[in-house]
Amino acid sequence: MTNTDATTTIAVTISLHSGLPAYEQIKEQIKALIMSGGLNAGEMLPSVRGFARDLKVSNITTIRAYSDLENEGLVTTVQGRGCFVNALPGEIVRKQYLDEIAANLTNVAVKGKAAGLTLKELKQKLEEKFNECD
Amino acid sequence: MTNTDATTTIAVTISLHSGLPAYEQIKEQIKALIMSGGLNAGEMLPSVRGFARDLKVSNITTIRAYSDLENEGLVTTVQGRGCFVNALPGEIVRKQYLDEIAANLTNVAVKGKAAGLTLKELKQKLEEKFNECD
DNA sequence: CTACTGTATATGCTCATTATACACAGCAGC
DNA sequence: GCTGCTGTGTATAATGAGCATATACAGTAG
Repeated sequence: MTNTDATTTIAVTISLHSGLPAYEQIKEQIKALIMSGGLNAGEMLPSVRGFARDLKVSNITTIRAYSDLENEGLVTTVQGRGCFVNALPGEIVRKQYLDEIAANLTNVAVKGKAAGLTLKELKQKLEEKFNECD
Repeated sequence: MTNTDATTTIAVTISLHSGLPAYEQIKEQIKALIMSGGLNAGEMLPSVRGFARDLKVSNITTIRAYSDLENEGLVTTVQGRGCFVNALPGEIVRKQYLDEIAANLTNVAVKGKAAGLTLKELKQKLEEKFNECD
């Protein structure tokens, strides 16, 4: 028995012209899949070739994404076999999310104040967004 | 009497290695000055040359910043005279801030949910940030 | 051997940034 | 009014980093 006894089918969509580099979009969506449980520890990611073909980008772009994810400690790639999700990837992503949330909220506080918004109004806007997203 | 009967002294600091392009940092800080009242309608911005010398960047970098600000409707530059703040620049910047806040809060909501945070916890974090910044 | 996996090299494109030379505005002095 | 100096913004060509590509190379497993 190998590491993968189930076919990993993941849905990723990248939109060029979105400002963000393609490899960043791929990384973001893989992280989201990890957090949502759509991608679990030990599972194999799509092959760099097949994934690149599906997304209509070059191999290098998917390689870049996987390479970054490996540097962040989320996956491990081994030549000839594939790229596999590490144990407890959710912990790492969660920490990244918390940092990002803190940075966003700082910006919201600073610019909200500059725009003359009250804390109550900001909280209200946050609640709306929170209820909007499924 | 000309457009400028007072010397405009503005404090701007750019940090290279911050990830953001120098011209973006200049734009951001000028907008912040407009919102804080440190830069009022009719006032003249520093000359592209002097500003570039002070910030230790090239003229082109300040030109790029001023050019962007002009495209956003915040300033008007006239050859041989200088770059001047338009009327009601605060309205435009405020709208930009509101859009940015909305985008940030959407991201906070999505990633906060994914990280298992409750609305209450997010509001609490927002309140902390709000009270921290002067 | 064959068919799958990841990897390395050389290339082009875009964008941020630079140095240098150019063009217009305004004021001083003849 | 003209001349010239010094302030202002402007245009051109060149450099460097980062994103993306195609193509050829290398390991794994049946």
